[in-house]
Amino acid sequence: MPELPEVEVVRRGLLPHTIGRTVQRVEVLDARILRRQVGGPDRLREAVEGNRLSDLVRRGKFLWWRLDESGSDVGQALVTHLGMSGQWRVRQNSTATVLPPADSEGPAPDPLRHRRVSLHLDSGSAIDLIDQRIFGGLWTSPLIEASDGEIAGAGSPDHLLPADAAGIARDLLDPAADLPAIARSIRARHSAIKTLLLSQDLVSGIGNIYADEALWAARTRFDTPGSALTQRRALAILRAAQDVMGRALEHGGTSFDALYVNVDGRSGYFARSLHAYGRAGEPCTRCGKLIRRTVHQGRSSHHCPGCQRPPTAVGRPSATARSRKDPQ
DNA sequence: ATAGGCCTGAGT
DNA sequence: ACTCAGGCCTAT
Repeated sequence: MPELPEVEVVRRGLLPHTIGRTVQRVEVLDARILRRQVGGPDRLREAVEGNRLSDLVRRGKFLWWRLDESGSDVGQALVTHLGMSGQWRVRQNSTATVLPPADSEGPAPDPLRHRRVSLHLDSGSAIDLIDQRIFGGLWTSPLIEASDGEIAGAGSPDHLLPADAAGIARDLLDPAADLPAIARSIRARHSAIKTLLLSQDLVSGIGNIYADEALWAARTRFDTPGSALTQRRALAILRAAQDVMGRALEHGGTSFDALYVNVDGRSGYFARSLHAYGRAGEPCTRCGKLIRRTVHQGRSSHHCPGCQRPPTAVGRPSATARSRKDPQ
């Protein structure tokens, strides 16, 4: 699943192939990928075809190109999100047809069979948005000013960002992120810390995998209420998330192919470096107790019962504790 | 604050 | 045939 580090790898991969290029044609293979496009495929084509891509910016898991539009007063962004299974691929020669191998062996999976939309560039290359589950998307959004007046995100020349990304908080690799302020906003809420780490309006870029990893690293259990955290501990969790995503980004280079922007989250870094996510039943690398999988808010959650302490009974009691007498 | 919907392929 | 994977948006 592409989270902040994987999306940043995609941004860096797309950068040299797209910046300064003009989009000659938008090829829509499955209009569902344009779900968030106001006006549908026609409006997207109208807004994009013939215009130049000037910058590629990321905030959290949102990516957008700035569109250089001649004769338009309102700046537009071409926004994309990878959802769960989205990949952007670069095809160096878009006129070359990719044929499935004519093997007598079983049918090799055609990587392009989930191609949903392609941008054909004046370089002769095309970039393909491939997305099996179509949780991702591509759409245009008007540029507005960032409320804090800081640089909008990674790769941004200024403080302008798409209206659709205005509600997205800064991520932990953003120099303008104010960690103590984020920690305070976490402590002001009673929800479980994992829920808060996944709340894009508090801090962006963290998904299920890095939330579990950050909480493991900070020895904190997923169901600890934000309000039960000290400022010091909340900050430690944020630093842990920052650290694990920073290291993942460094390792992201290994699974990156120069020709293809490859977002295969389950190969490379993940298999070797995860301590909690996907390791249910395996020994904790820190204390040896078996990693436990539970379901939290409809998502799988992984923690070590040995070294990730359960919430201590301070502040507001849990709902279950409130509804019964404590047997102690 | 929380639940449902969007999606499809792999696994049981 | 059913379950699971889950980011983000909308509705309750």
